[in-house]
Amino acid sequence: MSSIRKIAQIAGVSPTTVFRALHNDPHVLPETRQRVLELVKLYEYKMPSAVQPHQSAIPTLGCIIPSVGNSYCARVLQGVLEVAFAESYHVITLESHFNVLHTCKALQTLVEQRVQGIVILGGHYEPIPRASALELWSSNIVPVVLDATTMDASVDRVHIDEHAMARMAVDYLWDFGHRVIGYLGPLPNGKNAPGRPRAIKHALEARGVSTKYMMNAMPSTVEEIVEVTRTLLCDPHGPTAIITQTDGYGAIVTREAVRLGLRVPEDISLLACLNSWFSSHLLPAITAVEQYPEKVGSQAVELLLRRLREGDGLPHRPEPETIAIAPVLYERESCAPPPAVRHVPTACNV
Amino acid sequence: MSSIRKIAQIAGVSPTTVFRALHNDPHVLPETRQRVLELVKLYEYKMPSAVQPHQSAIPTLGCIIPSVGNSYCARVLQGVLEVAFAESYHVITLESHFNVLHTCKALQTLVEQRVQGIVILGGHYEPIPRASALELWSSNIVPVVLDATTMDASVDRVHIDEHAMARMAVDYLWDFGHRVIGYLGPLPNGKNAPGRPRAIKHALEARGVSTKYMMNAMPSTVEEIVEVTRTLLCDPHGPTAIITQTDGYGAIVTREAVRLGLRVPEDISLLACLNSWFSSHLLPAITAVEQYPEKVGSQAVELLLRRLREGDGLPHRPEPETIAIAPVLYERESCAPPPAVRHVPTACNV
DNA sequence: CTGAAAGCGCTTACAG
DNA sequence: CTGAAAGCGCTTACAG
Repeated sequence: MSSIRKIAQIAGVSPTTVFRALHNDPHVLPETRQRVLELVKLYEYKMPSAVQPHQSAIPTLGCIIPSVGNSYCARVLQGVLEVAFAESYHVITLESHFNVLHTCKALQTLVEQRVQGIVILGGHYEPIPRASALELWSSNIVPVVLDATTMDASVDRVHIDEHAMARMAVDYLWDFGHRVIGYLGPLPNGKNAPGRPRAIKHALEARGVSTKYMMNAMPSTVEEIVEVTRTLLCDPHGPTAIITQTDGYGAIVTREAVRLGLRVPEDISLLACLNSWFSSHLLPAITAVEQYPEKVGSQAVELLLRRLREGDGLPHRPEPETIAIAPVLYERESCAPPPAVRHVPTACNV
Repeated sequence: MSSIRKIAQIAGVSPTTVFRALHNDPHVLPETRQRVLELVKLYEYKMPSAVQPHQSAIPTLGCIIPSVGNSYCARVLQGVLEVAFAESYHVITLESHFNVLHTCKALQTLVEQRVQGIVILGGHYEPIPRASALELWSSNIVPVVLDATTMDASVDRVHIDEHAMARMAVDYLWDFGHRVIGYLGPLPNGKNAPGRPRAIKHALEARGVSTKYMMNAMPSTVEEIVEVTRTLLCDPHGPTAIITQTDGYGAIVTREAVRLGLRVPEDISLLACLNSWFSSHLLPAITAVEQYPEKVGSQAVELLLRRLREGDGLPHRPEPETIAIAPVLYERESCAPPPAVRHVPTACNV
């Protein structure tokens, strides 16, 4: 980092002279000024800004999300932008790509940018290192976290209520009479279980339903989802209802079930844990639990701005708050009582 | 003007302690911190910005899009963020909500924020007032526009190739033997026709196909789309193939066709002008023209950064460039030759 | 013209 | 937990 002193040493003059050259003081020999200004340019010395940008610039928030390409994230971001816009805050969006290193990098550049607060949805299992978290506090930047795993420190959180959702989903199917219930979604590889499968597991266990049909399928590979779907549908003792991690999975499972000659919901019931706009346009329309990701985003910013106002620009450390967004089940066409006799498609033998 | 020293004197502590209190240093007695922070508030002491030199702040771009909730926009934004991130630029995202006034407001706050450049996808028919455009130039802010209507001045543009897409869609259906082709999407209310219907109109006319089945249905009302779909399908001389503005429309039309007892594609062919990830998971999977909105976003930022580098601080006004992103047709299951005898569903009488 | 010196504001390593 | 002291960067009044 260049300074007046450094430039002065190299130029062989005093800091005072450099100062004067930089401020168009007439009492400087043109040659001296010339030499100094060249070095200033060469060493990229920047004059400090006259205005204190912290007060005058438009207040800005940071938002870290895995990817705008992910519709859940996009909806969270929508909520963030909506409230930020209403409150005249700008939002800088950075993508973590589910990678803790990206999140750290993003945090660092947002600290450099001196944003007022940061909304963080990391989406990775590893918490960010404590050093990054502490840097936020020492920079007076207010964080709000949108998942359970991105930060392990006690911090303000807004998240969807996975347990309420899981209970809602399992109980809905249970009430139809389903006693063997499958689940399709990414399961934890390591020690840190993500919230959703864990919540589903608890909800199944609470009803005494076996968890043996909780299946792992990563969202990136459609083939894998199709493969696992066939495993579930072709098992003679397999589930009569399947809960999917997202309605995207739900669409794929529907397609495969129909391909195998099964009717949805007469032969197999489907329930999705995410409600995108197209869920109601599928055939059959998929019954889904809406999570209101926009609310996660908007309430996060509201909480964040409340913290900023409480602090009034000054550091303080209130008791962290956790807000859980209540899910709602949208009944549509993909759930029914289980069939009297479970039908295993003949296509399974192929 | 307040300073740490002044606060320290009044509080009867050392400047060091004030410093620590302001930086959340845990090695401060809570009472001391409390007293210091009260005085800081009382005397309106403001912490200096960490980034002293104005120039060393992280370079920032603005991005104006109608809404992140719109999947097309989200994908454009994804491309924008990707390239910006790779080139170490921050992006401030603002939503226009298809409203020219919002776009203007957004432009103004981005000018105040002194962003280096702005990517604009307004999505409204009214161009922004000339004054707003001129302000950009006089502030040395480089704009890149992502549609045909947001700015009428000669300006750098990146957009999808509507005409190539329209020809691709119409010719694909034509080659199957379709001679009566419908279109479903928002049509222009006023004088400024949006690009897509106009392009479709030209492509239909180029093949000598009547444009009488180009139908208007706003995307917000599913009922309206369903209504118009029924009009098309129940007309005895109606189309044997329908092109939809988006694959979302496509899903709704499919659902309604099947409800009426028609088979897709045996009785009616469907082709969508947008390819979302779920198009391939529908039943039948919808044949769609992919527009690569991510490319629109990424190439816009690349062009923008090239302009910034060309300019290198000096004001200049190069010849505006226009980049058209070539579409690609994804053949799936929703298109087939027209039926020998066009079948009007009995359900139409209801 | 120029610089040594003193000063302000902020920050940090060290001593108590 | 706290502060005296030393340091950095910038700025200015003063001496030459």
